Amino acid sequence: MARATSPAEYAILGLLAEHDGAGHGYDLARNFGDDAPIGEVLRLEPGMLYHHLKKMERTGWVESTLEQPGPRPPRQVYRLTEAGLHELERWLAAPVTHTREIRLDFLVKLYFARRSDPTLAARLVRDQRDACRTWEARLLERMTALEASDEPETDRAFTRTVLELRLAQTRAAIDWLDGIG
Amino acid sequence: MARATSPAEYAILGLLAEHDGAGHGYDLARNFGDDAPIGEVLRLEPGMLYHHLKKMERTGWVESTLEQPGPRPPRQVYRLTEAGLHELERWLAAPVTHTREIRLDFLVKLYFARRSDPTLAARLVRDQRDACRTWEARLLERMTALEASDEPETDRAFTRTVLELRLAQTRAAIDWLDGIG
DNA sequence: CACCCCATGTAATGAGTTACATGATTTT
DNA sequence: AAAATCATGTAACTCATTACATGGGGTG
Repeated sequence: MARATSPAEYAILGLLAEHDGAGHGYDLARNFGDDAPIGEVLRLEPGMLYHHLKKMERTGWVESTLEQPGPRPPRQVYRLTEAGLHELERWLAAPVTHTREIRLDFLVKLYFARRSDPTLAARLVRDQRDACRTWEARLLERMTALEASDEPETDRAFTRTVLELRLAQTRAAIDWLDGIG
Repeated sequence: MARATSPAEYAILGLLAEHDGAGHGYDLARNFGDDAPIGEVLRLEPGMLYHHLKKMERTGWVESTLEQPGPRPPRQVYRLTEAGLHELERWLAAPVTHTREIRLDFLVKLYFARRSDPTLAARLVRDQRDACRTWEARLLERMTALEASDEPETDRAFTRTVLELRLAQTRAAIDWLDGIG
């Protein structure tokens, strides 16, 4: 089972799902602009958008047909396949696995989860908060282990500072998640 | 004046500066391993390390000579140039310009600043905290503007959530910076 | 004699950015 | 008549990741 590396592809799948599973590049592109809500979190230039569409067609998550609607330029209309919908749903339900992914991946998940199903969104937020709590506990363990280690104090001071930053960021995420749940 | 895009190159420059401006690849590589303090923040595979060294030689920040110390394999020894030292000092004194750079770039700066000059480190922390305060103020402005905008409430709710996350992360950074100053 | 340490890389792959190419139609 | 909108891409470039290639010397 293939997985996309970039949240951009899932955002495209999510947008297609909202439009009865179909859409074309130019239309999708508007959602990644300056004043669109997704654009606030994830920018996507046209070049990359078309690249992702072609890539996902090779993967089998979308299919395309050429349409010629009257006098306008022809469009390549993309449709979500069953595999694509399945992959989207799997991704939507799974919390992110790294703190740094909260700022981008998690926000995109949250955007689509809220629009498609408030229950799903609530579960996602809860699961993500639990994951963050686990990270917090691990950081605390590492902090204790660090104080007992025999590293030179200069090195230890730096590692302590690093762990403190990560703890602060993780706790900020937990508080934020508690607030939006 | 060229600038490196990646903190890895500055970390290499910083390591060279600590060793009287000279060192070879294999030796530098140990600092990016699992148990080294920099390795906690920044991983660098040998391939990338040698790549950066060659790139910085083209840029003029380091120079290299081949050394054959007895029976061992020959080493390519790199030396910091004046331009390289200058660039390192410029980078070390400048706070980062994006929140996401705190987790990596800023920590690397802090590591070398603390080791080379506590006064410099203190100034760096203070400047970075001031920058974060500015970001915080801008986020608050955007939050106010958002509530006065005519966007549909669904979109507005999402953007609000995004801004709240960024505020929380920025404030966590400010508190952390206040704690280590 | 096997294995790890020293020491330096290349090759393949793929991801992302920016800018440009193309050309029709609708609005100002 | 000019400019914006519709619509789809390619090309050139940089950046990073992973795995592999090479080979001598010391250690268990």
